[in-house]
Amino acid sequence: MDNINIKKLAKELNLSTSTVSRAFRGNSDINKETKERILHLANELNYEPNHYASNLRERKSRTIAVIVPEIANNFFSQAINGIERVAREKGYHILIYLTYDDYEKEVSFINNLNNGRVDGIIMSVSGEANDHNYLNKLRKKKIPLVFFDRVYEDIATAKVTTNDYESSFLATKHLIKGGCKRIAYLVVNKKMSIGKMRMQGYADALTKYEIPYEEDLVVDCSNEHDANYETIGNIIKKVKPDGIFASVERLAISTYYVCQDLGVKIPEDIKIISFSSLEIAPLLNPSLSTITQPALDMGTKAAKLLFKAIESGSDLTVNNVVVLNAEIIKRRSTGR
Amino acid sequence: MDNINIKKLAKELNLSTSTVSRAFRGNSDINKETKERILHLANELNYEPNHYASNLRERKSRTIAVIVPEIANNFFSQAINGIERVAREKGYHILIYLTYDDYEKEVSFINNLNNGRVDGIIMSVSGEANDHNYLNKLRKKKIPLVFFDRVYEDIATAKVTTNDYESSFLATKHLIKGGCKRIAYLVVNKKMSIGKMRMQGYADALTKYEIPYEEDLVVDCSNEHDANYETIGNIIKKVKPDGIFASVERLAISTYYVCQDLGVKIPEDIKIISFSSLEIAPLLNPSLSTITQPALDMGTKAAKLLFKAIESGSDLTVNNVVVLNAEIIKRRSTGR
DNA sequence: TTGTAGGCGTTATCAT
DNA sequence: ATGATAACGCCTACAA
Repeated sequence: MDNINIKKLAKELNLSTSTVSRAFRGNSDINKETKERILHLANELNYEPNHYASNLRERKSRTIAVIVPEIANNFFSQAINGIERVAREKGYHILIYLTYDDYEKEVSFINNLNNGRVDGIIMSVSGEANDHNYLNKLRKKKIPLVFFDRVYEDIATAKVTTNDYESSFLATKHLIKGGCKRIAYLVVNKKMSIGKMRMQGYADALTKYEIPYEEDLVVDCSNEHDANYETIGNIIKKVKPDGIFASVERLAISTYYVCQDLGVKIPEDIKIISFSSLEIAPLLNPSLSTITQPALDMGTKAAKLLFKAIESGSDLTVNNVVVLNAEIIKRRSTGR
Repeated sequence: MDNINIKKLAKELNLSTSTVSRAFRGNSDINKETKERILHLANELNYEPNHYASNLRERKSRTIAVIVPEIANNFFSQAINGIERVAREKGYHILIYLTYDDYEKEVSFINNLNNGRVDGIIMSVSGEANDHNYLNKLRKKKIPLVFFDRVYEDIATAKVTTNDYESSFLATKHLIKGGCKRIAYLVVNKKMSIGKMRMQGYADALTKYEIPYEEDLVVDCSNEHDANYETIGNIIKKVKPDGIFASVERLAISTYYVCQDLGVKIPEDIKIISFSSLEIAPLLNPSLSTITQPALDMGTKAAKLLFKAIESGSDLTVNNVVVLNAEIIKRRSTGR
């Protein structure tokens, strides 16, 4: 009696496996008493249907995959939280994959997922990619895909984003209105569509308010604090901006450390605003002005879109771009 | 050619399914050329072995479950990061489950996982539990279990924790040495073993330095900021502690907000130290003194223990308690 | 080195 | 209402 299964259960009860199986499915015809007898013994013997056998038989996994660049990150962990709530409600399981912004990893995850392992995928893309053909394979296998926040423009599928262009424009405008004349734009990956959108908002705001765009003020950073610390330190020392727009939370953090160590005063010497999902932005020294995306909602929304597709078996290829609003919250770091 | 499988691949190549199967397994005897032919066509047809079929056949899932109270939390997201690294290296998939500290959810997840869905489980317990018998079922099914950070003492299995008692003692001592005479201890759940351990360290430090233990200074909080804000506000206004020891990060955060709004000065009026995995503790106003657990290492260590058990098929029941050291980092919030 | 065949645990179809 | 049976896709003795 090591591994209990439907057969042993059936034998124990002098029933057929079909009848036992029926006891665990919602709809089927089955006598109430038999059903209770079965469930009772099952509980006693600690029997649970084997998911892999069911999945194989039903060609359905009741599992989704969530692919994100990283998890130790306020934005993504909040988004996953949102996804989880919806998935749990639907009785789905969640597989997590982290790309660390590595294109190869992303490709390999996707390829690995295209054979029935999951019923759908929610992804925030790594962004280093050029060839996105591996994603088209999913379509052939009818596995729905939803992008959130970081998307590939050239792939037609559901997308949940925020109004990156507009909020960047407004954030830049806010700095300008605060008196900034030389605003640095910090970005992790210029080539990423999200980086581009945000940068365009920045650039257009400069134009609109007749501030010259300076190549030197657009700073390509990385994901590592130490390198960023140095890069940003150099910019502040040499290029001397009076405002900083961080397109990503971690760059604002590095900037804070740099300013702290250099004795540069925020907001007196330099003003800072950043895309950020940091819940304690008000507690920083000084409190940080943020463009805050509705991370949890984005996760929820992405999950809902995915399940709509899963449940209807329909395609996600068109008219499925949801754009939520990010909120600009002005605090001390921009002089408020 | 809708769904490609091993049979179709075999037919296409004029081979048997076994030969094709062999091409995908590492060890088996197979002609190099045949193997290449197979892999080539597989790639072309975008074939990936069906995991559920393999799992069913092999009775192995190459998947682990990670059960944590929440994910939008610095400690847990860093720990998961550590787990992920090890798991990925081993080629394992990761299922995520969030309990939100709900015992029922925990029981239901575990029961659901006890039939082959995963090869092992890493969990930080919800803590509301009394009856832990559902966990013993896992042992019967030979599914290894590793606890980390929050554990059930009465379950004999591998555990990865930090020196909670000692660090709490030292943190309390630090407050005392800083001149605090009335130190409040903020806890989310007194009954949790981790809460108990930390509280014992606090209590023993008081005793050692001959400071009376006051019932009123031990404050039971919740997981909701609004409620905590009120609770802590009342304590500060009415009981007037001169030091606060937060056993959990979120309670320190709430305390900061309270102090900010009440105009209570940290560290002049009240000193604060907290268990916390906040990477930007140095940037808070004032910078927060922390007891920092090696979250990532804990995740890594827990995963390594789990895989040791999975790979060896051995039991985890004894002598598997790993205690890592938390670090006490003194900052402005405790006066310096 | 390759092929044959049976079974992993379920469930759906068809009978009874 | 219940039972017999085949099939989901794969892997592994065993045979050739």
